[in-house]
Amino acid sequence: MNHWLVKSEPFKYSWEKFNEDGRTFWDGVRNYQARNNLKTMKEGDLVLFYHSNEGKNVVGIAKVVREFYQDPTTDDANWVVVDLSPVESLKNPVSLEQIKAEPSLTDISLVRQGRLSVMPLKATEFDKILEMGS
DNA sequence: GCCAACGTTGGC
DNA sequence: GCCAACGTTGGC
Repeated sequence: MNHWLVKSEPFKYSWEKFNEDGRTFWDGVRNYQARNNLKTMKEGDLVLFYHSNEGKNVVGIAKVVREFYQDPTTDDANWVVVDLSPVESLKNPVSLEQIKAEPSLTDISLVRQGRLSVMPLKATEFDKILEMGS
């Protein structure tokens, strides 16, 4: 199983809204690297949900409930979405600051490649963030 | 609101 | 196919 982290700006699509919805398709990815990551996601993969801009913290865990398919918001065949459902909220959201301060997490894309909106995480990195958030 | 980082576009 | 110009993202 793979682990991922996705970003969303809270005013656009927040963790709270995601929980109200119970399920969503992850649209709006317009970057090839992020798109390739979406295509690699498998059903059941776990995904950390990060609030960018406002909050700047990892707020919860989601899982992939449907693998990639054509983005319904565009006719452009380049772009795909996956379906995600919330699993649980972190007791204590983990801030970007905490992540940067944690030596074992300084290599993750969230820190190294700030603009990427869908990125893979190693199982150890995923577990570390969960540990920091519990 | 500024600006750095970086991906994309388009002229040559 | 290179690279300058441009646009976007996201931290601060």
